[in-house]
Amino acid sequence: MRASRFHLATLKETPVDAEIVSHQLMLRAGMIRRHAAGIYSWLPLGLRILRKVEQIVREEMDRAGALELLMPSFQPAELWQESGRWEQFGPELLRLKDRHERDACIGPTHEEIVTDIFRREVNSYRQLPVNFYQIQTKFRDEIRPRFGVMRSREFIMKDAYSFDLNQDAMQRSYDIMDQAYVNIFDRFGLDYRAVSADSGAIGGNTSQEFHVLAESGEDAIAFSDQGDFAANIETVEALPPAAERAAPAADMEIVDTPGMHTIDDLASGLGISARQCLKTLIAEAEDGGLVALVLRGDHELNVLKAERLAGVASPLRLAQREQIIEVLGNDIGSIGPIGLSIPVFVDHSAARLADFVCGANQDDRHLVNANWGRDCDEPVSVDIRNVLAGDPSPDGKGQLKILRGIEVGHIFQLGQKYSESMQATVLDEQGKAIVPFMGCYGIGVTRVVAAAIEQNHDDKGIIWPESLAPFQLAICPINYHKSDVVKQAADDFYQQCLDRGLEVFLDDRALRPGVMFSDMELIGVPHRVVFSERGLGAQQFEYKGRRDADAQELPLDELTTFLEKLVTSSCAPG
RNA sequence: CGGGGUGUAGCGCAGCCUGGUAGCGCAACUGCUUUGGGAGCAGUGGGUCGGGAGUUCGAAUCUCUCCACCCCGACCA
Repeated sequence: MRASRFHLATLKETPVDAEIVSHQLMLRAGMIRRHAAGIYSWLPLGLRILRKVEQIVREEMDRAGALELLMPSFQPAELWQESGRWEQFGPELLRLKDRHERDACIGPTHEEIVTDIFRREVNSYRQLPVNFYQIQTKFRDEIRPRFGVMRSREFIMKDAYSFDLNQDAMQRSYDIMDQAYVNIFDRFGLDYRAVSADSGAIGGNTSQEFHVLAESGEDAIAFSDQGDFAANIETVEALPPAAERAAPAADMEIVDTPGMHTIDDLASGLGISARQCLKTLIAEAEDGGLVALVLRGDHELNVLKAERLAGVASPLRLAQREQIIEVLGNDIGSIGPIGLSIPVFVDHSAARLADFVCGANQDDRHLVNANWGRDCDEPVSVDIRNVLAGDPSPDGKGQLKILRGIEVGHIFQLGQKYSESMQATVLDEQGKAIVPFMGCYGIGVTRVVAAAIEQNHDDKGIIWPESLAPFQLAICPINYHKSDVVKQAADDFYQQCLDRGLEVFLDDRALRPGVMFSDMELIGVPHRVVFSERGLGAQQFEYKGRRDADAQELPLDELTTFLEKLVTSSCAPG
């Protein structure tokens, strides 16, 4: 590609409403442009990368035996009514009516459509297993789209759906997809982790997420420093502390704590550690009343765990301040478990504390040297906190480490949820109708692009992994329009690259070198060759890798060897 | 949806308080010079000041209203 014929739309200034690096760089590099909240066009440069991601996904899905098809975005309401999701799905499902006033939606996912296809097309156990997939546009009317294409309303997803005769066979299909995902993410050249996960609203049991590791990731993932354990932090069990609770050592006292409403206030005000304080959160109960959730001061509530407790409203809602004052008689900031008249659940770690500090259930007062058993009943000890780095791994092997990740893939076992509600069946060997077991496997294709940037960039711009780069090589001739030798050398080499099938970008714009260099660095081209009169005069060309600190001068007669090495390395799988 | 904020040229902003000729930088276009890290000079084009209503002789500026977008919270690839 010649720069003069490519729409290179780089920006010098960083758009002000782009919050995260990937969004800023995608706009600056001219990959995407926004039309409305969470709605983007992919410009030619961005599309090249998107296609790279799609192609890797497609090749590995095909290799795993999945069959590509294409399903509609516009979906009739009938199918969603059959599965029950027309009612269940919230406003995230974009509903609309056509000119005949028929209800429909723009598909946020395709379980209904694929199940409809399956029940029409597949009748016999002989046709199983089967796995249909597509790479297609989804629409989810997110409450708050943000971070560019990381959380957009319209996005491209690869979604695959497997159908099997029984649970074991479903497990086999799932394992095949698991391996396919490993292959895909390996080929992307990104640092990622597969972690076990909550199966969320779609339902089913076993579920795994694939996270691209990045500081800016919205999810925390915990993994063992010794074993294989890795999971989304929201699912990780916090083991009770090994040590028994110490015996009470001092008498309980009430102290005045004016203005100390947070654990930090309290710890610094009393000169103690947050670990010695109790944090008491008040949530709504299932019956409309309140429940108390008690944690150690330095711990964080895990919402998923809390809403699974008997009596706690699910989804979890923290109580309104007015209701707390009405029921408990005092304000948030001085609540404690001792003397509370509502059900109290205490996290294991908090339940092991002795001589702790907690709210006195009187405004601006706290209790010190309080003790379970002596000053109130023995606690109901449960696991309701997020694990922390250094906690023991639930599999007993080593300690947990915590990293941040961007969820780009998710594989589920759905079981018979959709096949049953939509009455999809196949006949088995006995001629009996069997409800098949389904699996569902997603990759956020557009999100992969953003995640790759989030993980691979520097202050100059994007650093694409070889497998995702829009161009492998940039040729920057200096004085292309003035110097015949430079033009000759650049054109010849460009043609050689094309002949060898390399994706090459020739910057034939009449620009000063600094502008060319910064553009090529911004858009993240992995390799750069410079031709100049000075260099050519010395029988040299210049090479610089995107990650290299300095360029190197190489003899001109090695140019062909250099090209061959580049072709080999960039065409190698992975 | 709740809370906070912003809408002025393609992008980034000033002007608004205190009503009176719509401005700056970058980008774009033309010409000349320059050519190894985002050049210089000269010139040019580009605006329903988010929309509507109101107050006023007069509104980017004051009032009301609607809309859009951004940021913080509950959802997800």
